[in-house]
Amino acid sequence: MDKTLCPRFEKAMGLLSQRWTGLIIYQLLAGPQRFCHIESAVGVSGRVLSERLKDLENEGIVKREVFPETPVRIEYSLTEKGRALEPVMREIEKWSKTWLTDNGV
Amino acid sequence: MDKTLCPRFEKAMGLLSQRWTGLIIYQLLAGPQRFCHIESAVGVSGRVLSERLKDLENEGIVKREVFPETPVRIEYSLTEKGRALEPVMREIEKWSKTWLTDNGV
DNA sequence: ACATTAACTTACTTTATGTAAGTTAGTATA
DNA sequence: TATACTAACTTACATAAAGTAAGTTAATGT
Repeated sequence: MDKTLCPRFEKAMGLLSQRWTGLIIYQLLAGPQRFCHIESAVGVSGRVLSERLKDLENEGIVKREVFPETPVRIEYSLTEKGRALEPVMREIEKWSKTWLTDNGV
Repeated sequence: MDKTLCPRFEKAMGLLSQRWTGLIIYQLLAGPQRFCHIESAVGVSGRVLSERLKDLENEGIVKREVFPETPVRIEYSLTEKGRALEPVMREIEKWSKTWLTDNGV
């Protein structure tokens, strides 16, 4: 192995290329949301969503806020670092609109 | 489940969020390259690289060219559709430079 | 005839993800 | 008092994806 890639780029790509992570961040661009809402909107299983949100919190990309109501309400939102990924998402959006078709293909 | 995501965006993210795919495309932005060069530059195993290149060829993102020399030379390069992903990669690069540190963290 | 080289494949192990049931905490209802 | 309800997780177990290393192929060169 003689890697030539920038380690920061590699790290960034490593984050985004975990399954579901990109869609979760994209979904959170719409604003703070609860666990079960993200789960159904994105179509990810609770097991993996739980794991991903923890990772993203550790990376400082997502913030978790607890509201002690009944039943407890917990909201996830993007930090500044997380919102900074919006241009990435917009470019993916642009590419997909230009190069992918809407039907099953 | 009541998904709210654009199916084309989902498809695009599905492609990019396969492990290694993003790094392979990024690596190919530097120009046409052979199998074993990509393998060592990116650090992906031959088994998975083979699989990914096939997928990307099927998606019309990567082109495979055979040069009947000895031993045979095969070069992989990005198609127009593939090169159109450059802005995505540049935004990820920007984000990683702004928000990630160079050391192990 | 044997060695060499790139580009794969195959067989097998380890890790990640999907699925579905179970847990926790704080009320509300019978 | 006992049971129910709800969101947010966890756990246990099954399936799918990725890592590792050895093997295959085809066209020379020694």
